[in-house]
Amino acid sequence: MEEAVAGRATRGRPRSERARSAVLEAAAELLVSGGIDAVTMEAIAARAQVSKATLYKWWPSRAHVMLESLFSRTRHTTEIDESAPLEEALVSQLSLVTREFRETETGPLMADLVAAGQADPDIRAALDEQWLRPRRQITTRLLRAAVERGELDPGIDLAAAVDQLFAPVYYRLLLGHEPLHDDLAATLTGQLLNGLRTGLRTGAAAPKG
Amino acid sequence: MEEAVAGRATRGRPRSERARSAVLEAAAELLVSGGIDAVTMEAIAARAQVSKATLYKWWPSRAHVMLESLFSRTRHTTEIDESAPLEEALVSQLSLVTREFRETETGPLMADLVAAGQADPDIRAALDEQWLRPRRQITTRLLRAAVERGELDPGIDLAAAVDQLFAPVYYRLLLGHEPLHDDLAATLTGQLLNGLRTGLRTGAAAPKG
Amino acid sequence: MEEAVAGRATRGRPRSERARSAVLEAAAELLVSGGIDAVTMEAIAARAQVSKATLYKWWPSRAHVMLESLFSRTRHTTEIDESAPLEEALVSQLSLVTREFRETETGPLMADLVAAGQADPDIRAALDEQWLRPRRQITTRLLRAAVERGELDPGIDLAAAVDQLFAPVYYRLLLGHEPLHDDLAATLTGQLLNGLRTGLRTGAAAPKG
Amino acid sequence: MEEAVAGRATRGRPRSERARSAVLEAAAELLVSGGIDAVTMEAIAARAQVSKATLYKWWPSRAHVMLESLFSRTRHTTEIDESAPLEEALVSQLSLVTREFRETETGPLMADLVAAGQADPDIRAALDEQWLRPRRQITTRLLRAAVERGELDPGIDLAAAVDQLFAPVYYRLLLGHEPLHDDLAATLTGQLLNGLRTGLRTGAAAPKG
DNA sequence: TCTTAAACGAGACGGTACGTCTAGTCTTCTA
DNA sequence: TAGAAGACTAGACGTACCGTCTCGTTTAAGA
Repeated sequence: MEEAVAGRATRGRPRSERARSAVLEAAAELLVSGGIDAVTMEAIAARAQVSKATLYKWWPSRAHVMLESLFSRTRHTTEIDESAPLEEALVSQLSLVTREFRETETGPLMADLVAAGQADPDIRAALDEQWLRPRRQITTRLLRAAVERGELDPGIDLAAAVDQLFAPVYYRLLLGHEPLHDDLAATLTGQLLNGLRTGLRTGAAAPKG
Repeated sequence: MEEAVAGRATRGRPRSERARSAVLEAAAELLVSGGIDAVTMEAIAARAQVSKATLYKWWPSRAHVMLESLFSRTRHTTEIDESAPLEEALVSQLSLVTREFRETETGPLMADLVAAGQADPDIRAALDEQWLRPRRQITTRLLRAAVERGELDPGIDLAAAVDQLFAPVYYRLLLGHEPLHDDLAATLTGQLLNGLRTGLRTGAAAPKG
Repeated sequence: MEEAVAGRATRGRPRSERARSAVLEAAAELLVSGGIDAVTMEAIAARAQVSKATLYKWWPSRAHVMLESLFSRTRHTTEIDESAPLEEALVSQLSLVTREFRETETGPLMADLVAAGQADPDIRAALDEQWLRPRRQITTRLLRAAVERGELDPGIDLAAAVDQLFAPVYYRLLLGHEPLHDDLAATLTGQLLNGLRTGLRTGAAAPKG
Repeated sequence: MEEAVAGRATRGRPRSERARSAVLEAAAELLVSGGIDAVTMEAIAARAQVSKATLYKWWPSRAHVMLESLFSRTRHTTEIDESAPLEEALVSQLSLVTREFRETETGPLMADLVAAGQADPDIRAALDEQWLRPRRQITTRLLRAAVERGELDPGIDLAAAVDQLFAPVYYRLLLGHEPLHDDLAATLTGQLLNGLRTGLRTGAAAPKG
C-alpha cells in the first residue's frame, strides 16, 4: 500500500545518460585536439551524436559543458592529509594541483574556463564555488589551525596568504611565462612561510636545493 | 641625389592618424559600455567610422586592437623610484598596478586580454613582452640588488618570489573572489618578505595594522 | 480459442473519442486564429491536450488532420435537387460552394489544403477523391443528362465544361484577385451555357442585370 | 561643368551578378529535382555557392527566390498578336500558357508559388501583379474590343469570362485531376464563346473534332 | 601642375556558428 | 494496450561576425 516511498519522479522519457556522457567526452576531446576554438556547440553535437536541441536543453553555453566536463573528471585534488605538519600539508596540496594542471587536460580546461569567465558571470561563479573555494577553504583551515597552535603570526591576512600560495600556479598556467615545474609547490610554500629575508630561516625550508 | 637617405619612404597617402585613434577609443568605449562581447571588429569599425578593411590592415584581430588600446593609455605604471628601500619600492610598484586595475578600465581590459591570450598565442606573447615582462624585470632587479646587499637570502627563487607578489593581483582581477583593496600591496609585500611564522618578524613590516 | 467471435477485435484500451475530436477542433481553431502556419503538430498537440505520439499514430501529417477537420464539418454541399432544370441545378450547386467558401472557415481550409497538396500527393489525392470528384461527378451527370435530352450540344467536352464552372471559384479563392460575390454562380452558369456572342442568347440568362 | 548628369550610384562593392543568377538557377534546379520541399534556403545557398547572408539580404524568403526565378525565365508568354481575330487571339494566349506549364518547370514553379501565396500575402500580391494581372489585362482588352465591335454581348461579365478561360488551366495545374492537353485552349475558348446549348453554334468553333 | 600610389569609406561577398524551432521517433509510466 | 509526458535525433531557420574582396575617393610625395 504504502507505495508512496521516495523515488517517484519522472513522468515521460528519462534523460539519456548516454547523451550526457557523450557530450562531456566530446567536449574534452575537442579541447585537447583543437584548442578552445574547436569546442563549438556545433562540433560537440556532431561528435557526440547528440542534437543541438538536447545540448541547449541541458547546458546553456559551451562553457557550461566544459565546466561540467572539468568537474566530472577531477574531484580528487582536494584529498590531502590535513593532519600532517603544516608545511607538508601545504606542499602536498599545491603539488596535487600543479601536477594535474601540467600533466592532464585539466590545465588547458581550467585556463579556458577562467577566460570564459571574463565574459560570463555564471562561469565565474561556478568556477569559484565548485572549484576554487573548496580548495581555498582547506588551505585557510590549515593556516588558521597553525595560527591557533602558535606556529604562525596571528596578524597575517589569511586570504592574501592563500593567494600567495595558489595565485602563482594559475598565473603561470594563464600567462605561461614560467613553467609549472616540480619544485614550485615547495618553493612557494617555503618562501611564504619563512620569508625572503636573510637570517630569518628556521632551516625548515631551503627552496630549490 | 638619389634621395637614398634613411628609411623615409612613403609614397602615397600616409596612414590616417584619425583612423588610428578613433579605433583605439572606440574599442575602449565598447569594452566599458558593453563588455568584451561588445568589442567586435564590426562594432569598432562602425563606431570609429572606419572601414573594416582598414581595421584589418593595421590590426590582425580585435585582441590586437585592445592590446594597443591598453598600451596607448598606460605606460606610466613602471615609473617608480628604484633607489628607495626595498619594501617601500615593492609596495609602491604593486600599489600602482592595483590602483590602476581597480580605478580605470585597464582592469577589465587586462582581464579580457589575458582571456583572449588563451586562444591566441600572439596576444599572450604581446602581453608578456610589452606589459608583464618589463614590470617583472624591475621587481627582479630590486630583489637581486637586495640579495647582493645581503638583505635577502641568496637561496631564494626570484621568479617565484616575483610571482608571489604580482600573481595575487591578477588572480583577484580574473576571479573576483576578493577585492583589490588598498592594503593589498603592503600585505603581500610584508608577508612575503617576513614570512608567516611567529617570531620571525623584524618589526619592519607588520601588515594590516 | 475463445474470443474468436466475429470481426470485432479490440484488445486493450479503445481509441479515445475525446482525443480525436479535440484534435480536429484544435486544428480548426488554430487555422482560424493564426493562419496555416499556426497549425503545427506541436500546437495541435498542446491545444488538444494530446500527446504528439497519439497525433502521429492516427494522422500521418498535419494536412491529414486538416483534411479530416474539413470533411468532418462539411458534407452537405453536395445535396442539391438534380431533378430541377439544368441551369437552376447548376447555379444551385455553385452557389452552395461559393457561399460556404465565403462565409465559413471552409474557404481558408480548402485554400490551405490545395496548397499543402502541392508538396504532398496524399493530400492531393484525398482532396480529389473525397471532395472534388463527388462534386464534379454530380455536375457531369447533370450535363450529360442535358445532352441526352437534346438541350446541350453533343460535341462538348464535359470535363472542360465542368472546370469552366468550378475552376473560377477555386481560382478566386486561391488568388483573391476578385471576390466570391453572390452573382458569381449565375454569371458563370449563364455565360457558359449561352456563350458570349451577340445574338445567341435565348433570353434565359442575362447575367448581372 | 557637365558631369553632374544623373545618378551617382554605387558606393562600395557592387552587387554580384554571379550570385544573383546562381541563386535563381539553383532554386529552379532544386525544384525540378526534388520538389518544393527540397527548395530550402540552406540548399539554395549550398548549391549556388552563395552565403545565406547574401541570400537573405536580397530575398526575404525562399518564395521570393522562386518568384524571381519564375519571372526571370518567362516574360515571353504575353507576346501574342492582339490584332488577330478574337477566337484565334484567345486560343493563342491560352496555348502559350498551357504549353509552358506542361513542358517547362514553370508549371511546378507556379503551382508552388500559388501554394506559398496562401501563407504569405507578399507572394500572392507579387504573383498577381507581375504575372496574372498582365495576362488578364490582355484578355480583358481583347474581349472588350470585341464587345465594342459588336461581336460579343455587351452584358457579359468580363472578369468572370476571363476566369472561365484561365482558371481551368491553373485548376488542373494545382489539382491534377485532368491533364493540360493540347486541345484545352481551343476547347475552353470555343465553349465559352459559343455556349454549350444546342443550335446556338455559328459553326465557327466546334471544339474537339 | 600633373601623375602616381597608398590609404581610405563603403559595403557586398563566402563562410561558420549561433540559438531557436518543428518534425517525427522513442521510452517510461499511468489508466 | 492506448494515451500523456517528455526526451530524443535531425536539420532548416534567420542572424551576427568573421575576414576578404571590389569599388570609387582622397591625400600627399614625386615628376
